[in-house]
Amino acid sequence: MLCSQEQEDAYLFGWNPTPGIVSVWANRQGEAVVWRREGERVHCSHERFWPWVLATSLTDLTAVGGRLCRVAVLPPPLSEASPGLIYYRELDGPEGTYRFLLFCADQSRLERMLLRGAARRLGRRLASLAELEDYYAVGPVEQYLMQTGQVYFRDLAYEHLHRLQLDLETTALDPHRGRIFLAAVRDSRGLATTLEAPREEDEPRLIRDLCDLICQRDPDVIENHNLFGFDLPFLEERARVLGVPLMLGRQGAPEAARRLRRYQETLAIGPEARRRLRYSVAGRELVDTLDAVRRHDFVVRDMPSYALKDVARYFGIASAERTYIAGMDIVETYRRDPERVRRYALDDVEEVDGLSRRLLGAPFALASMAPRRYERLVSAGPAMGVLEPILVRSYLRAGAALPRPSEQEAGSDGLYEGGAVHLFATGVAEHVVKADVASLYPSLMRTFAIGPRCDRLGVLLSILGRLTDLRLQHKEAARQAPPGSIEANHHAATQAAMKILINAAYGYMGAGKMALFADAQAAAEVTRRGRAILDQVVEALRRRGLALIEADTDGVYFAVPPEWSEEQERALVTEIGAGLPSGIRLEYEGRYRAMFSHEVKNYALLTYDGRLIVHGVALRSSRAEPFGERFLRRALLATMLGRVHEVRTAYLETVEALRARALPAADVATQVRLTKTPETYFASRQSHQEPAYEALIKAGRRQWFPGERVRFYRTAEKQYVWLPDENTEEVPAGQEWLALAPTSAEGETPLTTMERVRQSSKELAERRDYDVEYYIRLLTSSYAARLRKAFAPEDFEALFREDRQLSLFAETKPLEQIQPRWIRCQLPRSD
DNA sequence: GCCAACCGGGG
DNA sequence: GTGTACGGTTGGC
Repeated sequence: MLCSQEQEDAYLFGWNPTPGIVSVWANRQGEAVVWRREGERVHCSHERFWPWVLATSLTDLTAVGGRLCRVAVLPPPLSEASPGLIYYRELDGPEGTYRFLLFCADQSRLERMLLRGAARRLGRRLASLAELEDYYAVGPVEQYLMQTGQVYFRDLAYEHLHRLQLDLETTALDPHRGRIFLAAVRDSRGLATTLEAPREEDEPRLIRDLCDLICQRDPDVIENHNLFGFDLPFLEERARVLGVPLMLGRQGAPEAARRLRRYQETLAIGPEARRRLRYSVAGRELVDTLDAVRRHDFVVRDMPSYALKDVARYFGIASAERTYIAGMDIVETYRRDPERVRRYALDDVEEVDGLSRRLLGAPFALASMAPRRYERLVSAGPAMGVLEPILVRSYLRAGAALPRPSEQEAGSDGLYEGGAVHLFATGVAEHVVKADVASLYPSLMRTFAIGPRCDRLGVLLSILGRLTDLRLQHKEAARQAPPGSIEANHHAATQAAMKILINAAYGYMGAGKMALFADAQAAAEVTRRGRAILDQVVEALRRRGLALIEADTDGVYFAVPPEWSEEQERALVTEIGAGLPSGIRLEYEGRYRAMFSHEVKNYALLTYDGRLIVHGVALRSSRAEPFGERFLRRALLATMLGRVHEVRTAYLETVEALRARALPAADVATQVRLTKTPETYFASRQSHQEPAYEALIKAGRRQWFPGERVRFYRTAEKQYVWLPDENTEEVPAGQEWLALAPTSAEGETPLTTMERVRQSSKELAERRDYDVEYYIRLLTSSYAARLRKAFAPEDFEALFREDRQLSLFAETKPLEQIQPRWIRCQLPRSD
């Protein structure tokens, strides 16, 4: 089907030009409240819309005596419509598709009728429409946006949003065991302050002041890191206990909707559906930067941690003067030096703002395309959560029936072949190049016009094409605009949002029975062509005599001759790329000084500026004893540089350090997370002992919590010693540290239990009575073993033999003659 | 050694 | 008000 560009853009961006929407609230009775920003002012308007549900037939409705009235497009305005009637529109489409668009002034009433009819038809009880494939419904806000063609943020820049960051400091992680003593608040209009409750009785006041402050500042968005996982649940529980209402919503919404509301989000259907708490409040978007971080890492896959401080450093937005306090020290620091905790908490909200600027531009741009709330688009899955609502809106706009997922799709979940994975060589390579095909799957879809068969209007391919073109334009515009300008940010964020959608297109087709437009055959065709492209690249490299290392889906690692320059490497990639079908682009992704290939997707890379990058489980230590970690990095580096004697030295020095007990116990300790309650463990202790629990018991502890981390080491007497550290959360019997009342200025403050624990912990960490033989065995069997594939078997034995003297009896070659197993090119002779 | 189950983050 | 993460780690057999 041919589409005009105008129509394509209506598919992609909606068609209603209403500018500046910053929040929408709606209910199942067709009432919507829309807040629009015009500069510093926010206008609130009350709208009506027709709640709707899609159906494959009218039989359930007629069976329960529903009075139906057919309409051409929309029913008459709600105020003039007959209240008892169900209106419907017939959409274009074959039998079995969602051909009937049902409207009712009260969606709950409509759903009750449909459920009654369906229950009668099927002869079983039904709790919700979701159990039936005969109906398709979306939330009220989505209904409103899809019906009106409106989207958030039209003609608005991210910088115009009024964002507020909120961070709570509490005396414990669990609201049943601790309380809020400080809240840091800042916003994008210059606010930066703290609210404090040093004494327990001040907490209700703090919560009330916090609500007042938020309502007075009136932000569009409330942000924090782990907002849904920590701050809001904590705040909710404390407010509940103290009887303080959490009125955080915006003027204009019904009173009940202005209260903070909790709801469960079901993450996956399966034997055990995982649930997660979410919160919502009318008129403000609640945004968790942790969600944005997860999504970012989903693409880049190189973030070592999602913790706020780590992420801030990762993005280079952590200030040099930033105050750091270990989690469990915050309460006591506040007692002694409250100013320091204020700085710390304000640094937190500052970093959250920085993260927001860095990461939330893309969801912001998505919200100006997809018919969903901004807060949902921050964490929505790109396929079902973003792309599908766009497709649904397009079909409804075109008056076309939506396809119903076929039975075929139900059985095809992940059954087709995916990308190709090859391991060509193990060992150590130098002068390594990585080349990959840019956006392989979307390029294949576009080049070979592979879309879902059920997409009768061809919307998916149409918007994929439009997105690809627009993305290039925005990328270019971002380059042209002054760096850091609002304009540059806008184009950069828009291209990032478009990239998310482009990459979702393939995954969406393979999404299985839950996706309306799924087509496993089309998805299989995409991966088949993908494998063919990868094979073609691999063969081209092989023919030229380059040393293949590994290939995965859309990229390949190989080694080039040592004398090659980067220009030659790039020229080779360009040359091979020229042989690929037009529309498929091979890119030069990077070059590495060396690579240690261990297994598929398990390798180490050494960059030309000396950074060591380790990929995959097999090369990482799961136990993470610090001495072993240090050895492994040192040995990997030396191996990749071909400095075999340094590998040997690293090994011998580590063995020697263990023997001489030069390392403190903390260096050999491992950390484990407990899963069993004391009851469970004591029940099975006779038959099976576990070191982590034994360590706690030996230290006199009989109480612990599943989830607690325990650091311990093993002594020569085969005993396990607990090393409490800053991650240990122990609640002292009297909970005396919950009382934050300032202590008298003069005189010594008595040590709290936690201080005693930590003080003795420092002494323990310095002890040297560990099991030397055990840790030497561990060094060899767990850490050195990861280098096995870098050397010939006899060389490996020689390198990691503890005592060189013993080897005098065996015939060994001198260390100087040992080399890693090199992976090298065999260039065809040019004669 | 292999597989299923669990976790991520927050004070 | 609904959405299909995923890759690393741990614990049990």
